[in-house]
Amino acid sequence: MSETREKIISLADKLIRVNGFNAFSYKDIATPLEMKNAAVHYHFPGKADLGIGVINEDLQRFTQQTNKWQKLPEEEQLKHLIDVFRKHSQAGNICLMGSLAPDYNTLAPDMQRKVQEMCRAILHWLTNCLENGRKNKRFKFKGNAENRALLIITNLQASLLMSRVLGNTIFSRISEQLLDDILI
Amino acid sequence: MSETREKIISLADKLIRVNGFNAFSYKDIATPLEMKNAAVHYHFPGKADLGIGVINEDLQRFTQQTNKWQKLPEEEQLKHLIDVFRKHSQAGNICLMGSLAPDYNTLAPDMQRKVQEMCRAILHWLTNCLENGRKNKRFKFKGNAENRALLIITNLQASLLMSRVLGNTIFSRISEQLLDDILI
DNA sequence: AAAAATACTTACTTACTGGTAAGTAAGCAA
DNA sequence: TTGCTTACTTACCAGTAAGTAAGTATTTTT
Repeated sequence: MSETREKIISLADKLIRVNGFNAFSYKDIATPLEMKNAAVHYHFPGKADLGIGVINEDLQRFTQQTNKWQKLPEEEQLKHLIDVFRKHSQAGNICLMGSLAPDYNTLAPDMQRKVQEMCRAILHWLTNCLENGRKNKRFKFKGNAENRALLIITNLQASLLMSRVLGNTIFSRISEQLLDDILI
Repeated sequence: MSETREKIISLADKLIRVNGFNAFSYKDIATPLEMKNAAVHYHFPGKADLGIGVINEDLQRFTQQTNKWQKLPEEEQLKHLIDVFRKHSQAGNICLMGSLAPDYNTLAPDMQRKVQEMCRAILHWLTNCLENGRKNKRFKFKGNAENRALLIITNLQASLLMSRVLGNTIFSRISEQLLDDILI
């Protein structure tokens, strides 16, 4: 992939997390990268193409990371996931889901599908992690793993939102209580 | 308060929850209410004034509702709170916090303060509800009530976001598991 | 009856949005 | 060396954003 393309995606990713998808413009990409508006359109004809590019990159990174953790005990895997969110919290970012879901109704259909795909991928991984962790006596929780994954992922997503408003002590309080609930 | 003002606030509230604060314009308010752009500016000079108006109304409604529940057993109070979110989920809305927090960085400082105020009010009420509920042997949970309130409120907020993307069976799964965790 | 406040409309400005058409310099391939 | 592609720039488009100044009709107050 071209270097310019990567720079655009990386900046767009940041802008989506900091200001939201509908709150940045092609100018916000072009000016800092010292190119013209139209150059961004050359790489990503429509804004949805750019959005999809960002999600694809994120999804790929997620897959790479979870693959790296594959052989670790499940509680370590979960802690790694929480660390990804913690880093975003410290950078003042929110997660892609937390940023794109509120704007969901304003997104182009193919970008909506990508958001769905990302959402399902994370949920699927966490469900497996919880299921295996319980089997291996590393986690304890009530109910089925999929529902538990929903609870945890919503905690993490919204903790970034709340951190932005009330300061990022919120994040550590939520993530610690969350681990305390589930670890044996 | 003037009738027009109320209509504007009510429509703005809906638009914030459906499309987000930065995704609606004065035209989206004026046209359905059969008035001109400038008439909305007459009642709310800047967009932040409108946003603050919406939050104030919401905050007032929240206080009225929780006052009405005051004498109920705590598990009933919590169920009522969840019902408020459920109704929004069914209407395809997200909550004000879920909508405004992603856009937080783009909001005017006085509107940011209002968002904070709303956030604290809800958190404060839920913390008290949980604390009393545990004292009265109606709830059981680990850790302090404030952290538990954070977990529950983030579950509810983000469940509306996830419902929008994956369909609103998500909401009931989350709210049921949540109650099952905490009820004795 | 005059003055003033209320609730608008008309008509506009400034600034920016995503997007496009046409042109170009540099590199590569036959 | 000709033809084609890549990666842009220049110059522009129509549309929309928030916001405002000035005027008007209606009601309320003095």
